[in-house]
Amino acid sequence: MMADTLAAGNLTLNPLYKEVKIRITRGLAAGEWKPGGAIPSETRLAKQFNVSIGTIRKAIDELVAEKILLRQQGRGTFVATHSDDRTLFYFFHIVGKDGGRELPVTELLSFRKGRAEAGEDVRLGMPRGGRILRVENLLKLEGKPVILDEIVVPAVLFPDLDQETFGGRAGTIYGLYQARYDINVIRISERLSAAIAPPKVAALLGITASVPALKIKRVAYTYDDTPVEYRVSWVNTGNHEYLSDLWKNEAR
Amino acid sequence: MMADTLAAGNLTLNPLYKEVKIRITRGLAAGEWKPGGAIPSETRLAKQFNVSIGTIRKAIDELVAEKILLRQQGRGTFVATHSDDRTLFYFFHIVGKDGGRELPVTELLSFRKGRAEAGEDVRLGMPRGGRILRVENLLKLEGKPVILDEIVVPAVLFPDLDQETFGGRAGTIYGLYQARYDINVIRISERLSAAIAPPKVAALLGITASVPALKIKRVAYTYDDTPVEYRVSWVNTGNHEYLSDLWKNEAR
DNA sequence: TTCGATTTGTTCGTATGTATT
DNA sequence: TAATACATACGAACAAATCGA
Repeated sequence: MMADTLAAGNLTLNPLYKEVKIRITRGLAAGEWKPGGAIPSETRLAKQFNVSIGTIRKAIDELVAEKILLRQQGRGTFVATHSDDRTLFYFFHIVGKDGGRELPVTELLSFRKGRAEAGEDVRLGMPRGGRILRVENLLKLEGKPVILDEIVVPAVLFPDLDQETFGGRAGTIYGLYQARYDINVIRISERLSAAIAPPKVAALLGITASVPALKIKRVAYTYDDTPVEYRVSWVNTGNHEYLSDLWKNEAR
Repeated sequence: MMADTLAAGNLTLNPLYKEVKIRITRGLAAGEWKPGGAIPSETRLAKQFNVSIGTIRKAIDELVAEKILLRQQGRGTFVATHSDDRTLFYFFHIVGKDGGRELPVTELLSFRKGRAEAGEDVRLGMPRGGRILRVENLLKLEGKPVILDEIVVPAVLFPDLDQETFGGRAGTIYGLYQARYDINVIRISERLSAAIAPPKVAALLGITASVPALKIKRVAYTYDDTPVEYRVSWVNTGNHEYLSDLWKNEAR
């Protein structure tokens, strides 16, 4: 609350607004403001940080562009939620070939504890053999199975997570992470390839062994680029496809 | 040059900076400023449009975020080029599974004139049977063929384009469109699926008939969302994959 | 319904810093 | 060195949306 705290602590020579952005992000990571809730108003933040309101706005601008915050004129600035329709399709890219966008109905196939295998450890930034949770999830579109997700998360991040909690969640998986474990997925990186799905997977997706499937390896990150989930998805691209459309959904 | 031209013509009740953005975009579309060249300085634009410099900056901010313009402190603001390393990987998403990013060496396989077939017409926004150019292009990474591109463009946009011009180009294909035909690809939309490549394609990619390939259908757009190219790519994902990584390349 | 307080959105202007030429 | 151009930061005023009294 003292004056020029920000300028004084700014030894990295970052611009002020970058420092403000870092401060806000730290507050978000620390759970200072909850998802769906409002952060302090711009005027209040300006006083708190002892900077002009324009500097605050510039910092928030970037966080809004990254879909971490959400502005609403007349109401305030809110922590983005994984139950907003806006941000929902930011992480779900499978659409019908006819063009229809639809959210999947999910079915929990299995949930068990295990150890991080080769590859998983690196992507999750944890030691080989570290404790993980392993989830298999089947996603249906228009009533038919289209995607099989094999999800791996570090057990330490989700202390009491069990099959009932996971299967009985109300919204999306990231919504569960966010609401119940204060883990906020803000970015994903996906690597796609074509491959023959393992027999079990193919059977679940209703395709024969020779039909190629889309294989998606995803790492999900929270603040500060910490990986929190590794996911391999198998997609039956008979009637659906992966849509990569930068900008089209943005304000233009 | 008269005063408040902008405010007076703003009947759509758009914010001023949106109008400025539209004006600048129109100038770009009209070829008023060439790729790689500078647009007028912010102070000059502010005088021209009779708005404050802050309004100009806000308009340019968005165009820079869309990678249409490029700012350089002390130098000016430039029309983005398809030969910039920065924007290059914005349109090329195939990377080595080991992680290496590399630009492909291309080999022109065929170039012929034809008619738009079903599907192509819709995606290119032109009548069925309209005149098109059809190009087959083989892309090699680390010396080995990895991608086969089947490119379709409206002939009317590329009047004198022939096999020699296409094959003898210096940089990328979009660089050719931009430098020689004033057609600036600024956005692409891609739809990915897994499929068995046609025998000819499989042979070119060095895979057997049963190995699945990644099929990418791309529509490339210029200003005002006009489609200028439809492209089907077949990717051998044996050693490479499609990287979809929002934000990672951006300033953070 | 109306009104007023609050909050973000837009626009203006100014001053100063930093990079380039 | 000087001029130019973008980058940062400050402040002010008003518009527009929201919400509760």
